[in-house]
Amino acid sequence: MVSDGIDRLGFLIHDVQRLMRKRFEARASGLGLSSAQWRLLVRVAKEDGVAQARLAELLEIEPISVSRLVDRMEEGGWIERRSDAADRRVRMIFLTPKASEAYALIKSLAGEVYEESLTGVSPEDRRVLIMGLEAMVQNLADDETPSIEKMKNTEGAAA
Amino acid sequence: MVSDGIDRLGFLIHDVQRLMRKRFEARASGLGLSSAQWRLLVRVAKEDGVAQARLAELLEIEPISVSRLVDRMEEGGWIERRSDAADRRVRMIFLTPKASEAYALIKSLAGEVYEESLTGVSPEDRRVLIMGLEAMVQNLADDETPSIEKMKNTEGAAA
DNA sequence: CTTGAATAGTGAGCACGCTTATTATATATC
DNA sequence: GATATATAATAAGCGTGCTCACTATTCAAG
Repeated sequence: MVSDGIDRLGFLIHDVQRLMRKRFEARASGLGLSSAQWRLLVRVAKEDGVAQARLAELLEIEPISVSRLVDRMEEGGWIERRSDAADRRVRMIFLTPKASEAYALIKSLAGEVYEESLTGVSPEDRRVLIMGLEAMVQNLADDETPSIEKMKNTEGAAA
Repeated sequence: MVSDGIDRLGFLIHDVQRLMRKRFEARASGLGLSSAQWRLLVRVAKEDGVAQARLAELLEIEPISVSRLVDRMEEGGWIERRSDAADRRVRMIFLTPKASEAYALIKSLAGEVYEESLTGVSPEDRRVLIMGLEAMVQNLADDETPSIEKMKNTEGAAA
């Protein structure tokens, strides 16, 4: 029996995620950014001019969700849509100066929340924790529906 | 520098939570239950006849969210609202036979997903992982807004 | 050039969380 | 008993995710 707390793993992960998001949002509420929005902002900061479809891949959410998110962020003056001359279907996303300024603050706020959440956890245990979480992402990312399509798809998926 | 992956902690937790939920939902889709719904169902299974306000405490979501969730679950025939004779404000929540039958299945599905997510992680590392997550919940649950109200509230909060 | 498949983005409508406000009932105080 | 406060549940409306369906554009084949 290894069921120390494994049977509560889902609840634990769920709680941690919810509490971290809540705390970050409380901290960043002055900025007027939600966690979904700063998550997108961080990606754009690292790849300015990125297309929405690529953002959907990076954030691992559906393109339509990116559309909505970008709508609100454009309204909020955080990002800007520009058409791609080379492919008129594409809308490239750029940060506004306002967002660029906020980026550094966001990173430091996130760092604060991470540190606070790990208070009292030793460096060694932190390492194990992080590696465990990374293993979980790997395990869960393996597509469990063994469709015939999988063989065709050899690019981009595991980025 | 201990910033091995700590700066990605939020993304990691977010990803794990999303992927676990996704996988469970794929597995349990035959039942017609969402993860929010089975989470509530599990609580009711452990405390049949529970009031909605108590469910909100247990699930750590707002009472209004419980209302909506219970609406849909009642429509789906999973739970039943009954009035409390002793306090006519209260709506007590009971599982239907259909839900009681589903409960065992849900637990085993959850166990499967947990095991799959932890494939390749040693028992010792699992223990550290779980304890680390529990520490994070503790750290994050400490109300960071030091309002004057806190002193008045000495009951129930840490249940 | 035309037809057809693939890709980028969006609209409609739903689930589930939230804040804020309202109704009904219970309880405490005068 | 009357009044004020607290509690249980809900209503209204929003943010963020989803599926399904659609348009516009590109690209591949003929």
